[in-house]
Amino acid sequence: MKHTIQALLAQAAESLGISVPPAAKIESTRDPSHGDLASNLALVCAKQLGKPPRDIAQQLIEALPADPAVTRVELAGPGFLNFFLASDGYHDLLRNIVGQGSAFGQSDQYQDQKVLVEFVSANPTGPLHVGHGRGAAYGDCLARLLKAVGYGVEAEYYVNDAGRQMDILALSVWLRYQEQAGENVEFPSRAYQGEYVRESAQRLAAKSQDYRRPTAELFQGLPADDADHGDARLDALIAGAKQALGAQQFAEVLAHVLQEQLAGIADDLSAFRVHFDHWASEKAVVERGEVSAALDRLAAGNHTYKRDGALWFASSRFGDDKDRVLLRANGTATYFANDIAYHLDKLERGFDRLVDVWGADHHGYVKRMEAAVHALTGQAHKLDVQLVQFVSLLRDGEKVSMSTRAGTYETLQDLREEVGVDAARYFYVLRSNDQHLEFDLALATQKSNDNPVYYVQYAHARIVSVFRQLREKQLDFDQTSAAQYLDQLSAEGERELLKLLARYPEVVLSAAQQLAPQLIVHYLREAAEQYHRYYNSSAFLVDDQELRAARLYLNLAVKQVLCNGLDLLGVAAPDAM
RNA sequence: GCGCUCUUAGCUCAGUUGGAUAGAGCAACGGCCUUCUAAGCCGUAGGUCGCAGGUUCGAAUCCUGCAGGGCGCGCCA
Repeated sequence: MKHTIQALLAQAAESLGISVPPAAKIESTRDPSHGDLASNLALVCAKQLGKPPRDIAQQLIEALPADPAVTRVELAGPGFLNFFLASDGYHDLLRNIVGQGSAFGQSDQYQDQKVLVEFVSANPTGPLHVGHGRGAAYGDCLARLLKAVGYGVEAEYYVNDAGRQMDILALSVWLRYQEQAGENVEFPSRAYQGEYVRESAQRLAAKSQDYRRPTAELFQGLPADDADHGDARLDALIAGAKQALGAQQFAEVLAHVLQEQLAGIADDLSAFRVHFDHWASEKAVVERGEVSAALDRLAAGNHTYKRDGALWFASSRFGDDKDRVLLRANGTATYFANDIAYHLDKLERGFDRLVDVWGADHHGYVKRMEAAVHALTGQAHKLDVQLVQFVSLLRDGEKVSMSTRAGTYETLQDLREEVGVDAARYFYVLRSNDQHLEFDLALATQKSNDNPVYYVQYAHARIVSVFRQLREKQLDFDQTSAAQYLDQLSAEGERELLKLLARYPEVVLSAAQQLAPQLIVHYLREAAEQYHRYYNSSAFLVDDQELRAARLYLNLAVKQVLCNGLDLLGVAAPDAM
């Protein structure tokens, strides 16, 4: 319908010698008295033509060719053109929705582009917590949205399996293992405290007793376990453990923990309906020699220099606040250097676009990463970093404290079990990703209209229930023949509902372009609201066969759009509640 | 100190990427179940879009300054 209006306007503009600027838009109107669609063409052309917008609008109306799809055009406000459309277009829309089914709302606009969405990427040093959950829900929705508008999408988890954190975790598990074997252990306060460390140690012991060593020597002459020396103490313990076990056995312990953690994370995510196509390993990137390759590439572009014995990336030339170290004076690569190599790896796999989803605490890192991708590709906007703000849990109106160190934080699994996957996912993307999120646990499980998830799901269940009643009352409804009675739809509420359904594909496109799943949430709430209103104002299972057919057909279309929208969020559309 | 980011109704937040009279939900008050699920609907009330300028036909939206909140600022990861 939009395209028809666009073509008509273009024709009118051409006959008046007006070139249509890109700012000219055709939008769905908010107020029914403004018709169905509105154009701002006259307003955006006013300057170019040096004439008052209302005069231009008047000329456009006069030049507009007649078309059966348009019943009326009005000049309104400062110079808007309001189009009132014939019902036929909406009837075609309904037939389209029912005909296309789950494909309705999708498009192929970006079908020639490949995008990689990297998200979660939490260190595999413990279970995922509620903060990771938000990144998981958001990233997964992005993947679904981008797919829906045609992108070739790959969802990827980057595993930081190469750094010191992994060594600390391996040490933590080994110390618990020693402790359980009866050795005397002073467990460091900076090591991983969680219960899962003990459990992992038990499973390691079940596998093998070969990792037991006398510990007396290990704890001698260590730096103090306090705020100033705790890190050095850990490093000394890691070195001691590597010496006591030998490199081979330490690596075995590490592999055991890593494998367990990753399996746990993968299970957790899949139970959360979050899908990854690929798990990328930092260690593998390093071992393939991609770090030096990436640094060579930067050097070849003259983006690096030596100073104070270190190798620097001139990131400030690309908008970063200052330059960054790639290779330390001792010759080892920084985490940043590894990350650059990983991003080059992604680019070389043929993606036109990279989307990274990070926790908001990494925001200081965004500029340098964008600078690196810019330097590597010569293009400024290949990489799009989306930050996910913090989540605070509210229980009985009070914030639940989250402390990783104390091991008392809320895990994603706990949350999932408490409120369910649907509510958790819905709440996570309810707010824009750059807003802090207050997750009210009581609200998420509440069965009332206070709860936005149930509100939308309930609309779907109601539609299914209508059809259940239809069968129980043994009334006729034939989908194919019903499609010819759509002119029976004349109530005001029906018109509003049709207008809303017509907007769905634009909403999907816009949500994908803005990487903003909350637009889908917002739309679904509106759709559910209109349906509930319709449900309360009109009976569907009426005696008049044609009217019943038409109304049930509209029910089918609403059901389809609710299903499709909920699917983009990874939330179920239940048949009964 | 520098940087990023946020500030919209009493509370939690939307706001179709500059459009017409700024919208929901909660909280408050009043109605609607012998009839397709009341997990619902209808109605009343609530605002100087942090403040001050600027850009233009038009600003919650873009720019500048100020105030307040959050986060970050390592040859850590």
